[in-house]
Amino acid sequence: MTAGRNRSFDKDKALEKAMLLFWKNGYPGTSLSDLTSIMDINKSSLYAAFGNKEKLFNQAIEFYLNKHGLVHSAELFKAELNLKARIRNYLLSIAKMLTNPALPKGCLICHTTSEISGSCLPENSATYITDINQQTLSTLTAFFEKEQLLGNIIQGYSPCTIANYLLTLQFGLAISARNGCKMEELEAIIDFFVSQFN
Amino acid sequence: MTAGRNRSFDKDKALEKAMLLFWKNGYPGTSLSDLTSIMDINKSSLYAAFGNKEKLFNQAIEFYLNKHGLVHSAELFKAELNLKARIRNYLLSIAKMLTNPALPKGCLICHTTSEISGSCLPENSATYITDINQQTLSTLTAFFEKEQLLGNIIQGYSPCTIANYLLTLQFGLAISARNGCKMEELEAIIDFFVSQFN
DNA sequence: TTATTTCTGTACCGATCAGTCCAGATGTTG
DNA sequence: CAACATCTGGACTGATCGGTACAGAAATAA
Repeated sequence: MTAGRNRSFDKDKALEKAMLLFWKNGYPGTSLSDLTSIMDINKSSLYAAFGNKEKLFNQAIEFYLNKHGLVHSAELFKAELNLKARIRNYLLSIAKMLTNPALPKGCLICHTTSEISGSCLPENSATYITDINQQTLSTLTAFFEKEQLLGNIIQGYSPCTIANYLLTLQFGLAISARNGCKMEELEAIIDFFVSQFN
Repeated sequence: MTAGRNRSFDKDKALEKAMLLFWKNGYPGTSLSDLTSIMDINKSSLYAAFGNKEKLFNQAIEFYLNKHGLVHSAELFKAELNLKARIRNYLLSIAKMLTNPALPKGCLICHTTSEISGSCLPENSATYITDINQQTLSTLTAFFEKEQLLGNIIQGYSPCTIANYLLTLQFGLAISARNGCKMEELEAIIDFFVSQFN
């Protein structure tokens, strides 16, 4: 190990705090002093550990993805359930997160996507978010292609369209949660949605 | 008429410029100097004419509602078309606006809804937006109640749930547009959505 | 024309913005 | 222990934040 004083705070814990604040307030709505006070470190430590605001934000998104974003898709691949049940569980898993009282309402990715077109988001972060959404879309498209081969999908709609539809619904659920929708209401929406599937 | 110098700019034109900037960048992402430069007036005139940033924002939302928000629902009440066609036209009207190349991508109401939970939006504006969304929901719920009485709706789902679903989809379409979705893609999504209706 | 009223441009306010710098504290390694 | 590497707190930067004050320009009413 190299010599030198050790960091006196838990970098991962601090990053999580930052992520939660970005989640709540968005990029332009979160200031460095907001960050340092909630992370309970000072500015120098923040810059030494994370670079700058933009880099911290990107790391926060990555943290979010790993902790709250990627888990849900496992529901899509539980082979013992039929397609409708898997999609339902997938969306319920997302909805539960969106309305979890221990977390900010909604979804960091969706919130940041909403900030994309503006000039207030670093270009770097905007392309990062765009890539993530594209990745999600690819995963869902591949998923529905496979399901279509298995004969599980209503004919007449391309896997790509259905994937787009599902992602759009996810965005919508996130905003509705932000708007105050309760879990039971989201659940009713999801039930209506999945009634289209077999 | 009272004495005194007349305002040398068109208040409505200036308000529209401000609205477009808020639409693009959101409330915390839009600064007063951004506003004065795009509205082409100076700070004193802005404060004299609109009050302050918060009041200007609320007026911008009202302007948006009147110019881009309220038109679409007319499509729901064109008695000569069946339910499916009316919902389809309603959503297509919205989607066309969301992707209009002459306007910012997405929807100002949706973008602001996404900013609600944070601490960066004036409380005043947050409740205003919440009220607008609630109003939309009431309108849609009443609409589906009437349609259900006419026997046009699939049994088993309450008008309130369907209204919630439709509003959620609108939010989703707005974010997808923000994410770069083209009109044709939104149209495909809408077609899949309305296939649930008669 | 004169008096009055309102608008406009500029300078200014304290606060906060993101970010830097550095002296000194606090560890680690040998 | 000594030497060293890294971290920490606070002072500091110039720029910008939302908002105000005020002098003078300009348009109206009489």
